[in-house]
Amino acid sequence: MKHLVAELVANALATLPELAEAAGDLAIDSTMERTRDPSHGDFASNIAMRLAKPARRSPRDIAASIVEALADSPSVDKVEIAGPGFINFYLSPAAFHAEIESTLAQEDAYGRQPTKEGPKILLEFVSANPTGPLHVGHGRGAAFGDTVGNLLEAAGYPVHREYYVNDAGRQMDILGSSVWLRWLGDQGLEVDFPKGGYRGDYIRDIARDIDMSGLSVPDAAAVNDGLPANGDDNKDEYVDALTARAKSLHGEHGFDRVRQQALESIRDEIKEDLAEFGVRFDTWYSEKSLTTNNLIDAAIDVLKERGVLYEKDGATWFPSTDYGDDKDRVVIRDNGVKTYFASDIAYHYDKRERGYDLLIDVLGADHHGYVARVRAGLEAMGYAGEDLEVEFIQFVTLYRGGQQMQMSTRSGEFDTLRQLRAEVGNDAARFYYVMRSNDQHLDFDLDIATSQSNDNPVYYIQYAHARVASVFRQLGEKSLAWDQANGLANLGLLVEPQEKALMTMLSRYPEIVELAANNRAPQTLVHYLRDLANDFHTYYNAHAFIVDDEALRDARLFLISATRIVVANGLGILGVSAPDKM
RNA sequence: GCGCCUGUAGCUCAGUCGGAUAGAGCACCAGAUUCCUAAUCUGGGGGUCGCAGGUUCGAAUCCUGCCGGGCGCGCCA
Repeated sequence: MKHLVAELVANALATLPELAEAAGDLAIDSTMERTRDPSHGDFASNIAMRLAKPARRSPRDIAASIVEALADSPSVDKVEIAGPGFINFYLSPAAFHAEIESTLAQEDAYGRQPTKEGPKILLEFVSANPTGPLHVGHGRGAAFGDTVGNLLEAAGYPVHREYYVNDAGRQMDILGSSVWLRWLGDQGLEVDFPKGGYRGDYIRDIARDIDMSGLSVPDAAAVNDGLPANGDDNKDEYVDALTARAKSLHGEHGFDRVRQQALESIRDEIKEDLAEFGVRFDTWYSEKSLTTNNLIDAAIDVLKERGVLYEKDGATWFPSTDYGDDKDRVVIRDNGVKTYFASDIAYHYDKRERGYDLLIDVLGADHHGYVARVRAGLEAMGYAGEDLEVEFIQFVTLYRGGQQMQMSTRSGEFDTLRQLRAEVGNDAARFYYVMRSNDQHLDFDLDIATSQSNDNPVYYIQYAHARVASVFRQLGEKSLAWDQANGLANLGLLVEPQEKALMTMLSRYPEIVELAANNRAPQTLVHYLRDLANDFHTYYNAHAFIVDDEALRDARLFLISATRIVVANGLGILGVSAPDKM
């Protein structure tokens, strides 16, 4: 609808050479906005003010020229110049009728744009280390990433969703050792559990279920003799020594079996968790595969060929300060081991090499320090740093009874995504996670999320959907039928203020989807749906839909059908269900 | 010290590329149901948009400085 009005202005401008020149490549769409105050019409353009300086004419004078050049349109009733030079457009009822007609015609597809050629987007999110279950913080990244993916797809962008599995490096050794030690414990061996190990109960569960056939149980002395102290100041040393011990007792291959089973067990739990949460991925990209496919070496070779790497203190460095980073970064350590940074730039290089134009990473806010160096890596390898866009997710704090809940693993209070979903349900969890801007800290109030009352915005929106369904059930019980064509023909009967407000709100939906997608801002859609539900509930309370007058009844049912579709489509993007009954 | 995020009603937060009189929910107060689900609706009070400058037709929004809160600054992953 916005494009429709913008096009009128664009066409008018085309007939005014000097103004068109002043406008240059200004997007007319960007001058057009919904009015906040109905007395200003439906849309307002500030183009006259924007052109005042380049055209060296007064805004109101420019506005007058444009209005004069506007072609007549059945969609526009009236155009006015107001204030400092706003051009206000009053749309005709026919324009709104056409919009809801198209809502019913397109149903699920309403608000979705046809798939564009590009840019091809690779959306990476969650990517939690497979060393433990997803916690409530990861849940926010999952809900946000999935919703942004849905929004981008609805806006027509080809999106590929990827989870980067950190299945390589020392943390996998520590995971393996932790499981191994719990297994030894189950076999009756006493070993001092490392302070730097993974202590959660899930490690014990994995140890209990693990297939260790063919591996012999060592005796306690063979495990414990000659280990360093298990103190706070050398916990790394102690864990590493245990890993080495496991490898020497069971062989590389034997330890790898433990490590691999632990990894797969946790990774499968994560996959299951996300699937149940309605979060889907197209690929699970293994960090280890970077090594097996020689992609890290390949990336380092590219940097070497470009002559950007240098040697210092026995290590190989990448001069990321040349690209705006705080300090240079090590790529290969003095012991020959490649750093995580090397994997990271290889991974992002590979994303671009796979043909994705725009890389969106959804990261926890504590990772913001990595962006500069990864961008630097991309630039050094010949891609633009702006190809990488990062959306940071701020922390989540749970509240119950007005009290902040402790969320450390050790405290034993609940902190996993699974527990949260069990308590508040998927719908409320997904809704609350994206209700606030991602760069705002989130206070997640469990009391409100679980309350079945007017406090709860999830139910408020779902209730609008259920009410429409209920109206149609009532219609059936009264042995009445809805004549859709008759409704369409009689939309002109919808003249109540609540009906006009609802139609105006409905017509905004496609613009909201596009705006939320472009800004990676799910909360924009959340707030819109809340406002839409409000307009619907107001209408519901003010007027009966199932009235004796058939023409009016069919028209009203047409309008609330459109409402149901928009609510369902919007909730669908949020990953929240749209129930017919509550 | 440097970097990223943040500061808007009592509380939790929206606020589009700068736009017209700064919005919503909760909380508080007063009302609405012979009628399609009251998980609803209507009305009301409540603001130095952290502070100070600057940019301009116009600033919560952009720039600079200061103050407060969160996070990060490893040859860990």
